Amino acid sequence: MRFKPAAASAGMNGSGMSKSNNVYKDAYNRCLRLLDETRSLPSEPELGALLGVSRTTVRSILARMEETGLIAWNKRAKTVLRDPRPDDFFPEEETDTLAEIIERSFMRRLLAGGAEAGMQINELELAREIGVGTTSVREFLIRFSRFGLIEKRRNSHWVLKGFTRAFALELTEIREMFELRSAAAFAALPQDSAVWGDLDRLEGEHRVLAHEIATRFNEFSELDERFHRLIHRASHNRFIVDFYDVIAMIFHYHYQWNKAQERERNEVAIGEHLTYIEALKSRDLGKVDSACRKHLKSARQTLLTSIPESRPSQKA
Amino acid sequence: MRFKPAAASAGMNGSGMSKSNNVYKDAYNRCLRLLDETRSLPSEPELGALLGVSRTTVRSILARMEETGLIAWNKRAKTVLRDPRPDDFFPEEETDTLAEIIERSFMRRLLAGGAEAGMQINELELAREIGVGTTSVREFLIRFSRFGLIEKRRNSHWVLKGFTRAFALELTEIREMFELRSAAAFAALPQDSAVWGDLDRLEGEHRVLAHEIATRFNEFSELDERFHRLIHRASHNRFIVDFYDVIAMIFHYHYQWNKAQERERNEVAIGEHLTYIEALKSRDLGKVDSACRKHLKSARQTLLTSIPESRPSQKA
DNA sequence: TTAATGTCTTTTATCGTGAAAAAACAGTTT
DNA sequence: AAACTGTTTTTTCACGATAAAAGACATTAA
Repeated sequence: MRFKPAAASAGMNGSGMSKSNNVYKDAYNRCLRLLDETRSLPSEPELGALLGVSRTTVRSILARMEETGLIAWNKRAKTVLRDPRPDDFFPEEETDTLAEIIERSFMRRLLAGGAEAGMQINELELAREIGVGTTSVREFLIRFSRFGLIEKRRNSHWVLKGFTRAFALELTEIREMFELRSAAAFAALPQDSAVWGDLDRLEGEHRVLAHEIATRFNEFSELDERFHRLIHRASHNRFIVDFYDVIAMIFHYHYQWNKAQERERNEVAIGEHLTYIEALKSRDLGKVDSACRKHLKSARQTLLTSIPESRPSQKA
Repeated sequence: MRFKPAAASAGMNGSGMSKSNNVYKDAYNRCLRLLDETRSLPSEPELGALLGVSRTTVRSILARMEETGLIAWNKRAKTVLRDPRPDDFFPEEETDTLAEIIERSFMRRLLAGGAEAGMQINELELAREIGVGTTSVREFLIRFSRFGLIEKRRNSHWVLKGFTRAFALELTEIREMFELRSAAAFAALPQDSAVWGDLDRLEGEHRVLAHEIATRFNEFSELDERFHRLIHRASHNRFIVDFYDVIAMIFHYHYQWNKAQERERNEVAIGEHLTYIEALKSRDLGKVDSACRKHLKSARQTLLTSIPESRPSQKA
């Protein structure tokens, strides 16, 4: 009845650590990559905007870069002294958000089998095993609950609803409703809207990928997400746009999970996308509808075949 | 730019209180009401199931009832000694969940005007003013974010998106999509499904309320919610069912906010519901569709007229 | 006098802690 | 034995505290 039957995992923080400095480390790594391109760095506010962090963090980065001899820093003058070496970078795993760590850990368990619908999810146990505080786990579960895979019992534990066939069907039902509507809205957008340029660019990327599909087929999932998000955005409805987070999340793990015929599946999908894009550009609602329907149908099929049929679920 | 420009409110807990015992107090009050009906109480597990709390809480309740001379308690024998007096009850405000307290406080501010779209929401400030810890506020904001009224900036503050006309339109767009589909699913349910009985009972309640509308018009909102939830449940789709939480939440506060022509509006709505119910019972999809559309249209209208038109919102 | 840097303050993110409540276990009564 | 009561252990909920990160303010350079 427990979510986790055995096994162990290790969080690496020993004593009362309050907050990891992953924002700093991640921004530092990204800043290193910037170093390759220029001989001197811009002003602190500019750098902050570029990296998406505050000036406080920028200054920590600059301070360390000075220490390690990467730059000479005197007020406005930030001269690059040498190219960054591999060991200048912080290790990848130290740049992750706690939320990302928890999500990965949680999903690994959920997909690793033995996670039956109806199981209890224990906050404390999860926290201990991932090696984080209970608060972070609680917050993760609350955020995660909108994906419809878990549910809270009033002042008690969480219950796993399971990544079942029913779930996939409910998800795709909404997806199809939303995307059909968004696609129609997209086709009705005025000619001078910026989306047509975006669409052209995406079409180009699709064509390139189609050409090099043999070696780059695994790059499709990222392109897929960008394409569908562009379409959903045309709905101008926050609930539709936000719902794509659910789909993206499921497909993200689904892609990692189900590698069978990945190349073939992606090749087919690219073809469907191109037809879909042509339909949108034609602004013919009938064509859009049928191209969209066709693609969504095969996407649903792909998702469904990757879900092992479990015994009949007993619903409350 | 701040969410709260002035004013002050008082949380009443002084020192480091860990967790209020509102579960106990609320269950205790409900148990008092039970006392009126019987001469002796059932077993502890049974009582727990009845009140929806654990045996631990049941025993605390029984212990206090014994102390205050309400019952004589010896193992299985729990004899009622006297009727509960008004001062036996815990005060209403002590039975609320922290989440409820925070939500009320937050919504009061949001609707009290001066809450412009784009304002920052400060966790610490909110927590201080409501008189609760920051964790509870954070968790509330995360849960609340699914209503689409606030949005988080990555490791920074929350931003208020505002209860605007655009919000209402986006909300009702989804609502109409979902309810139309649910209503069709409802009408297609087999004759022996339990929902038809539920529908008959709701129809009865509608007729009674229609008759006594002059005095009981304010009881409509609760009936409205039960009716629409019954329909949405027919979709058998968790995302559709869960979305009704968003609608219910908005309408809950909307009813409190907009009292203009409440009686008339509710009277009209009851009429529309009755037509809608007839349509469902006829199982004629055309009729269902048009009755549903008509009702949703007027519901949208009601919501829209209650939102003051603000200056054109500047979107990012 | 604008836009940067240097400094100080506030807020967010996360933890450990402790009381409330649930759940598990053990012992009784029917 | 089945279902209850008594007792103990676990888990959830909520808080204050603290480091990281953001933000505000003061100062200085172009």
